[in-house]
Amino acid sequence: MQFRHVQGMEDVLPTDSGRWRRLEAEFHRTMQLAGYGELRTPVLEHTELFKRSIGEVTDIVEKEMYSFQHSREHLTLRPEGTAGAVRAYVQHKVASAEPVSRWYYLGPMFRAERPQRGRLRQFHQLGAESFGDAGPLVDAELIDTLYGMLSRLGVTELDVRINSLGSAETRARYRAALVDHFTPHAAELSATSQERLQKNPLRILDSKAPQDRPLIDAAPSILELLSEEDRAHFEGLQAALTELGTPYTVDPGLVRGLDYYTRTLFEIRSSAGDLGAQNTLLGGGRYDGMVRSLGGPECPAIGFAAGVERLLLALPPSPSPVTPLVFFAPLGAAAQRACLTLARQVRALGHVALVDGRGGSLKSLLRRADGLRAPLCVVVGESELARGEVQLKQLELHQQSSLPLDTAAQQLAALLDVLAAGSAG
RNA sequence: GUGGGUGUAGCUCAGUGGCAGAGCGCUGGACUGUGGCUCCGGAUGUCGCGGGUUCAAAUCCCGUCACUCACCCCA
Repeated sequence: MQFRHVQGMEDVLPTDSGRWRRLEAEFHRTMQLAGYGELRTPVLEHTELFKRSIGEVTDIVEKEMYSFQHSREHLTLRPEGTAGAVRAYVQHKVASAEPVSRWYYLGPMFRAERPQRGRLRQFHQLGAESFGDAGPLVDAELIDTLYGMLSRLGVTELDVRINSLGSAETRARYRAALVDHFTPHAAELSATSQERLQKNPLRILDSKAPQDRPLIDAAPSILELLSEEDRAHFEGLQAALTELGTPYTVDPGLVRGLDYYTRTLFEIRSSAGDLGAQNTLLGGGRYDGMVRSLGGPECPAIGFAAGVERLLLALPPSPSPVTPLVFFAPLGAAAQRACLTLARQVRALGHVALVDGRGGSLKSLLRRADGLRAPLCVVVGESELARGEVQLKQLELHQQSSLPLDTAAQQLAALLDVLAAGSAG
């Protein structure tokens, strides 16, 4: 019996995890500089939390959640990060401890969808939430921060889309307007759009069916129905983005499948790299009503989430950096033991050291050193031990010299310091 | 859930009825302890699985499973 990973849940082997770490490091740094602190929440939450926050009639809740019952508890593997963040914010009464909270997170999420390029069942998101600030400046700042991060990562062909859904009341008015617009022509719509007309008319705007296009183009725009306050907020956002010089497009057709969004909605897409049909790198928006609806105080909030696997697809290929290391090639049992000690000393000085204890001819040991692209190789045999030295080979330079056994570790570390400084610069 | 594509060595793939293959990778050797190149050798296969047709099946037929891409939806 051969085991495979569960469908849609993939391993990240050490040959690939370097890319992950670089991406994560850039994200940590970006958010820390913007004043966000890292939040870690459990992967498992009560099922009810997601039903309440994401919405009962969304695709995620209706058919994509990994839910199960354990004794009395109904539990679900988190399909996204915002619900858990808001739950933690409310549970720990953070609102009464500080006026504004800026949190970021990263980790695995789970949705039982059919996997395809850029979409897995266990996938990874990095995201952030900002609580307590209702103004459009924080919206603009977040979008600009993310745009900057993507640029620094080398993702090209970025396309920033923004829209405003207005307040809850505005949304209700808009929904009614859409029903009025589409109902007389319901027969001309695609089957799924006809279904959405009943369940969630906003999402007809998302339809890609060509036959729906003319009716969608003729549909009223949410922007026409915005209240005075909604409009001021949206204009404030645009003014700030313009001031920052962050390119954006207002896209009145931008809607989301999650119920909780209000006012600002945004998405950043890219067609760069190996990105397939799933080209939305990140999406987010304001959810001013959610803290309240999960039992907390009235509290405005905005957040975003990005798909790590998609970001990695969009990233330009980069050569994996070679870490300077010393490879110990001992000949014989006594030399092998001596190398263990030397390697430990080198590591204590902060450098990577590998001891090959597999034996074999010196030729094969050197081949292994080459295979690892080790700049330094230390050969130790009986004659070296007898003289109290080791033989150092600088493989790239084709040079060799002898080092006294008792100071070898320091000298090796010093050489590796130089190499590390060289490769970093 | 629906539709398309693909399953042959660790990887990328060739092989359309007649002995299971190539390149890369791995590994051993070419002066008893000196590397990358070169040369010679070696290991790794239920040809996804099950059935059928045939003297003969990786190849044709039926079924099945897996992977993958796309729709839907989303990050």
